[in-house]
Amino acid sequence: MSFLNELNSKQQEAVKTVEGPVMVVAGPGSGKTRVLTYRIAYLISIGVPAYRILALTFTNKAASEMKERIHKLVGEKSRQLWMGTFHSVFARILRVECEKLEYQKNFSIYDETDSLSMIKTCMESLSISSQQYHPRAIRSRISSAKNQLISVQEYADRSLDIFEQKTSAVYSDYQKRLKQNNAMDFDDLLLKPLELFKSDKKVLDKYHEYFRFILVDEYQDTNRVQYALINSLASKYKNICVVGDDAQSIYAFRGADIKNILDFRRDYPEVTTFRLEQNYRSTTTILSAADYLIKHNVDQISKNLWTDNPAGDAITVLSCEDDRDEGARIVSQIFEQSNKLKIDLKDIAITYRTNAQSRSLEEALRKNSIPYVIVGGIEFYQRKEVKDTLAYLRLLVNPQDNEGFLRIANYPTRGLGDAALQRLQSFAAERQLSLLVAAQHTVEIEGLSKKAKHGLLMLSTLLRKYNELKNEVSASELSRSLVDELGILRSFKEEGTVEALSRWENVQELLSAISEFTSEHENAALEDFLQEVSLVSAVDDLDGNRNAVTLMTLHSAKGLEYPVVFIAGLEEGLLPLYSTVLERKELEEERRLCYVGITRAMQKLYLTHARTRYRFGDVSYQSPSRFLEEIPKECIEIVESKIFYPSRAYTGVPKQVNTRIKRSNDAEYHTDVMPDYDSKECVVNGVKVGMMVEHVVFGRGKVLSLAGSGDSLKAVVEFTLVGRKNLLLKYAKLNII
DNA sequence: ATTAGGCGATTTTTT
DNA sequence: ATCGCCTAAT
Repeated sequence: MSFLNELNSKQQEAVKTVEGPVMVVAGPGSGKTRVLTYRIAYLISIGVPAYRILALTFTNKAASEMKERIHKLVGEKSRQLWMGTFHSVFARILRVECEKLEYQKNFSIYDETDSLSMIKTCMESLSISSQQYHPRAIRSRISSAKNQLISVQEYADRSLDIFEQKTSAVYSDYQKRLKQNNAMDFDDLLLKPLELFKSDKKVLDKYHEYFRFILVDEYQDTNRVQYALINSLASKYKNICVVGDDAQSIYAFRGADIKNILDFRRDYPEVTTFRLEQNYRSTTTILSAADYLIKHNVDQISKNLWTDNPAGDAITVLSCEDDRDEGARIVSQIFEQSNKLKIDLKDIAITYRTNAQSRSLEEALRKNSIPYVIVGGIEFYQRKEVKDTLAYLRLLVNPQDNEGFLRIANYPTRGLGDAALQRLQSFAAERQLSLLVAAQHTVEIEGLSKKAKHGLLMLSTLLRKYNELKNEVSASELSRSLVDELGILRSFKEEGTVEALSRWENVQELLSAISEFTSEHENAALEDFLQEVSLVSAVDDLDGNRNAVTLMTLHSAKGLEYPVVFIAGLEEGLLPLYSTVLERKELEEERRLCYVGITRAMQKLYLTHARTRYRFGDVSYQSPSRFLEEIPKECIEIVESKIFYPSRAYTGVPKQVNTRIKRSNDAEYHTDVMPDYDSKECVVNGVKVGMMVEHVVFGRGKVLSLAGSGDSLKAVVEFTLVGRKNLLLKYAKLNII
């Protein structure tokens, strides 16, 4: 077991303590993944069969990387490991056991969109106005109830106000319909196995023997259901190892519960706890900034993080005028990093709080021809054309999938509108039929128009045909011929627009993904593919080999590291994000999110904030985040920006003058001027009536009117402090704010 | 009754 | 970018 020498003594202990419950509290960059990896390799090398080990990770990517590393350490034996995300592992188990739950093994998995659309269906059938009650709000209540193990009955009993009563009714109908559709949502993938383990001791016992050793990564982000699940699996042999960092818990909004860490100690009093506090990732400067920041949280397990790494560069704070300036200056820093410091683009990540922020950053990168990859955002499998195509396949695999049926019934259009589908649904409901089967009885349905009847007939013939074809040809042939017959690709081609072209590409890509899947997995059925795709996350297909800058949300960045990291938009309201009221707990989660971002950086960290930014279609004034104040001044260097550029419509790169101010006692100034700077031009053209501007001498004011043109363009400005002034724009330096 | 097309609102984070 | 809601055309 020579590989153990690659670990420090604490890590070694954590690896070698294989019996009994173990908790590893590990700071960022302390080799948490390493410990998990080596622990599994160690177990295998002392003779534990790989199939007796269950390792749960947060993303599929983390799982496959870990698997690869274990394979390098112990070879082929690692193949049979049970490793993956909670959802994918238990979906796999459910495929085997679901008949005990009165589900069929071709069940569909509903993602959030599918689930929301079913909530709407439920609300409609219960005559609950979706104007009055937001389907999303109801969905989120139901999901959080499920994650807290509150049953339909319990929820009904304890619902107090009218909203909860409505939710309760929807909850009940929703669960009923899921079952009818032979479908499960994400929550069910965990809840159902738990139900099964509770009700069927035999099954539980089988899995007790299966999973003699259980390991859980990112334990701080598990919710109650996940807790209960691993608890029930580990209850017999108690060989359970959880690894996590309370300071990196960022999923409370999804039901993750830090209490799980505390309860772990209560449920396993004999637990051995290891603390990994040495950081191997970041410079001293970055680590201490992170540490100071997180110490502002009340809720935390105190840790003493330290590192042998050098101090490194100061953290650079870019104070920007607006979001475009922010993008432009991030780009210029990327140039500096990649040209002067020879950093690869793939070693640079730009992170942000909300997906919406990526737009202005992408623009800046594109304008400067910097290649980038974006994690998440509008995900491939969320695209309408992809979901529609998948819905057909889903329906072929699971004929009871009414949600899938409704999705494709009129795609492409067959003259089946709301009314016709309503008729079909009530016909089906009366006879307890699935929509697909009901559609075979077209002629018996009353009140359908000729057009609708025709359309329904076409649809059911088509589905019947492919249902038979399914058993004869491979999954990839089937989908190709289906797409072909539907004319999906053809119609996009004909449309000829840029959007249609991208849709065309997406459907093509989906088809290749299916082909690839079938060639990689022998005898792969369509349902295997569908299960796989419904559980992939954005981070999973992050390809680290392409030489491109990575853009992603702070949430997606968890578990990753990059030599150079930017965190954009450190502004009040954005990071921390204000949702409604910012309670202490919510604020602390935002702070942890910022902490996660900071600790992704190995060598160089940039924090940016803008004074104004486009938000919800309007310009909003932003003040710097409190988190910037919470980082010690010694760690940071602030680079102010003085930019002059005319208007949002201006498409060039903003011209700028940077003034570097070292934030210390002996301030050190140096300016660097960007080339071909032409302030007059910019200022004159940009000013418009109604704008707020700033004058070097007169301060802030509002533009009341403009007169003249070219060099003699004059403006009347009402200044807050000195009143009305008439200015010749050629000479007056006005900053637009 | 159905569809296409336009307009406005909406986006916190995600397995 | 997508969805819901509206209107006009068929």
